[in-house]
Amino acid sequence: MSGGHGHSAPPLLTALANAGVRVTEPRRAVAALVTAQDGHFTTAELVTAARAEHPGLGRATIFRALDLFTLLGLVERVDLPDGGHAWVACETAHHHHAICTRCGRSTEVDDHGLAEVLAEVAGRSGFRVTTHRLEVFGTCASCVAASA
Amino acid sequence: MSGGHGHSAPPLLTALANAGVRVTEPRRAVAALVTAQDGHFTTAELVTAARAEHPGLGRATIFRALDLFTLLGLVERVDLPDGGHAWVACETAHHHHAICTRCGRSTEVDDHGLAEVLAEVAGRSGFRVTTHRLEVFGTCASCVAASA
DNA sequence: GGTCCATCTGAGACACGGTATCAACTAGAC
DNA sequence: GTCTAGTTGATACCGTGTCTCAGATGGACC
Ligand SMILES: [Zn+2]
Ligand SMILES: [Zn+2]
Ligand SMILES: [Zn+2]
Ligand SMILES: [Zn+2]
Repeated sequence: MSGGHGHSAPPLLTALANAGVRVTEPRRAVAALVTAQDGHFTTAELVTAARAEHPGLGRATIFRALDLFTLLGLVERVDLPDGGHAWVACETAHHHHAICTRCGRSTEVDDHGLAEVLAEVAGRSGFRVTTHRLEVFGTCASCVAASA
Repeated sequence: MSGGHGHSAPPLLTALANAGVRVTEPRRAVAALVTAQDGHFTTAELVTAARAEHPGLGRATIFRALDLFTLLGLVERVDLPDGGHAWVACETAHHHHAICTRCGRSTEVDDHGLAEVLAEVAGRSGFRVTTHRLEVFGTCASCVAASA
């Protein structure tokens, strides 16, 4: 996965171009940082990585890029159990994440079955659902295996 | 609900006593503030309310009390869609909240059906689930009715 | 290639949520 | 009443995220 001389633009950049926003050098840098992350990452981690690999890249710019990527559905904010925030690169379709608290990697979870839960909320109480968020935390298969 | 001269200790206080922690004046004050809230509330709101009704009550103490109540399962943190935090008073059993984004009131949602979703995550990928969080946002029945 | 302007950037100041420290206080056990 | 561990409030502090604004730059148009 590392190495290789692939020139194919990372999907993140292609998406940027398609969205009709400027593809600038700083945004390219943030995109590179994001795709380099394995699993979820905090802004602090990204800022640290930036300081090493892209000195001169401003902190505010990182936050702005992350906001932009979020708007475009290329990245998603995760609310950690401790109240902090992290991010995951992901596809644009609606889904959720199962996050390994050990290695930080995340698997996408689809809604199969959740619709029922939501329908019940709606039906029983007359509540009209507009959004929902589901976050699953645990240990991924390989971390389970590694600790066995 | 307001007024009245009921002397029955609020459930929050009884729970404190049962948990074997000191029932202090400041904690009583925070408990009163919390039970006075209708729906979810932010720490900022609680601090403001405190300034009015319990001058001298320290900010840190409010945070500490909230932490304690959380530990005892009397209150729960909610992660708002905008990344902010709020709190809801609630029962100690595992459950989730359907939060009205209009009036702030919340209904408890139980897991009926969610177990399946989690089981599928586990089964398909070998992920071992330890915690999860589900938050549902929308408009409650009475707000729907009010806006019709 | 060169010109131009809306958009974007970086620096730094700022607002805010939450935590750490520490001397003074107090609940509650004896 | 005495005593002590647990608690409190003031205050300083830290981390996260936002705002402002002068200067830079992407990319459209020539
Ligand atoms: Zn893992
Ligand atoms: Zn969903
Ligand atoms: Zn409502
Ligand atoms: Zn649940």
